[in-house]
Amino acid sequence: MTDANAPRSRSGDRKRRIYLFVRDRILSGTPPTIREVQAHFGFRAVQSARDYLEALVREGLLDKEPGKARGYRLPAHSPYPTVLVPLLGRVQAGALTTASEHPDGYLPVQSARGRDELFALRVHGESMRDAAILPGDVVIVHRQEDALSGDIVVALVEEEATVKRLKLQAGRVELHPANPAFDPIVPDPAAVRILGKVIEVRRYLEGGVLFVPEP
Amino acid sequence: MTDANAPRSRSGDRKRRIYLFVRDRILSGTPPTIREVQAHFGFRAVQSARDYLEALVREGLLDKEPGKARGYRLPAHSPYPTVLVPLLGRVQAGALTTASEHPDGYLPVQSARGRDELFALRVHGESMRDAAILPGDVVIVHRQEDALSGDIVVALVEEEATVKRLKLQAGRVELHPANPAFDPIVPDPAAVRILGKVIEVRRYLEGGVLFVPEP
DNA sequence: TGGCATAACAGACGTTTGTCTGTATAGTCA
DNA sequence: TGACTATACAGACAAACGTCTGTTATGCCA
Repeated sequence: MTDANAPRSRSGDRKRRIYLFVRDRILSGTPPTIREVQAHFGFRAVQSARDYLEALVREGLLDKEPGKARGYRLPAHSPYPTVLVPLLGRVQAGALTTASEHPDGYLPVQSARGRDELFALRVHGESMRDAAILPGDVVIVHRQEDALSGDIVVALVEEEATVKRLKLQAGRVELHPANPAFDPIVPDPAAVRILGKVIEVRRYLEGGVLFVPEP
Repeated sequence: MTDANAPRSRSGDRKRRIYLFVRDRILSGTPPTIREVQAHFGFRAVQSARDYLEALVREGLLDKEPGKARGYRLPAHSPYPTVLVPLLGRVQAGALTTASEHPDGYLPVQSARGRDELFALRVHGESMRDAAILPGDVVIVHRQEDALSGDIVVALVEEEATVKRLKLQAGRVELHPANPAFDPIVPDPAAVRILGKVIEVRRYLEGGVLFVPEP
């Protein structure tokens, strides 16, 4: 009934509880000091806590920065880092170049890409309904000027940002809605600009989007 | 053109950059030491960095734990905390009570709720297509035994977890797919169990879900 | 001109924290 | 029994780190 990949040696259970304690502390913002581990588990010697922590490092369950205060880390192979992505209320013409676009807030996204390669946008309208993107959904967008035919992209047409599926037909750019009630947009190639490619869709069914306020 | 809530006094820009640096460090797992801030911005005195940090604390942009190493924090009012939610490959009968369900991994979700109130599930099948939930999507679920009519829930029917829209008709529990090709499930009330309510839907269009491996 | 605030520096002090060395006890195994 | 290992303890040392006090340079303003 215990977790399959849990550490087993030493007194197993205690080791596991120490691991979980440290992991929680790291995830909630501050790795514990060795003495905090000591106190939390009632060891009377710092070294006892240290022995456990070093054992966890030896097993690869933790990483550490030797000598540094609060130096225990989750192994880097874990996830992509969490980056804060700006949620843009509206996207204007300058969007791609101007760094600050007055975001409504920031939301955390796990991605290998950097903060400035990504932005988020709230979807308006029903035009992508059949691609399972509804009004109110939030799309996470990777900034790129090009995309492949078939990608869902954010494009700037006549000063307005729109989410559509990109089709490249005979060198022509077409923006296809996913809803029979809407017509494809076949803009003058000079008048269209791809702002990025949608890499994630989120729908919050309860309460709103959760922001990080910001500088 | 600068951001509205940015700190303004002192040399404004530098202060802002220090704030962003510290915030990034906190979000990525380890708050910096004062000397790390000093080094990063090229101050020749520790105190210079400390002056900025204390100013940010005075303005409420940072919190701190005095005397502790790496004691700067993001103020608690900021966002909901990011919790790691287990992604369950399959949900079995014991699901709601048994704490460990051998998750495939963990993914970060911003929520006011605690880790053990939430789980994530990958959606199989087309049965919720018209509710814009596609196979492969990940739903974030709040564990609760009850739900309101109209909520999208995860229910356990005959040892299998399924995502459906809940309808309560004349005291009868009905599980409605959102796809005309599927029929509503009207199970024996004793044979159905609501595992939780879907509070978020995510679709990853590029690459897979991003996990945190775990003990 | 003098008073005051801001930004930065210099240096030292003391706590926090990681690290090391050594000892004690209990269990296993040949 | 003796060797070995795992677990825990005790105490000290040194590096990391937060904190404090005081100084210098600059600009603003009455």
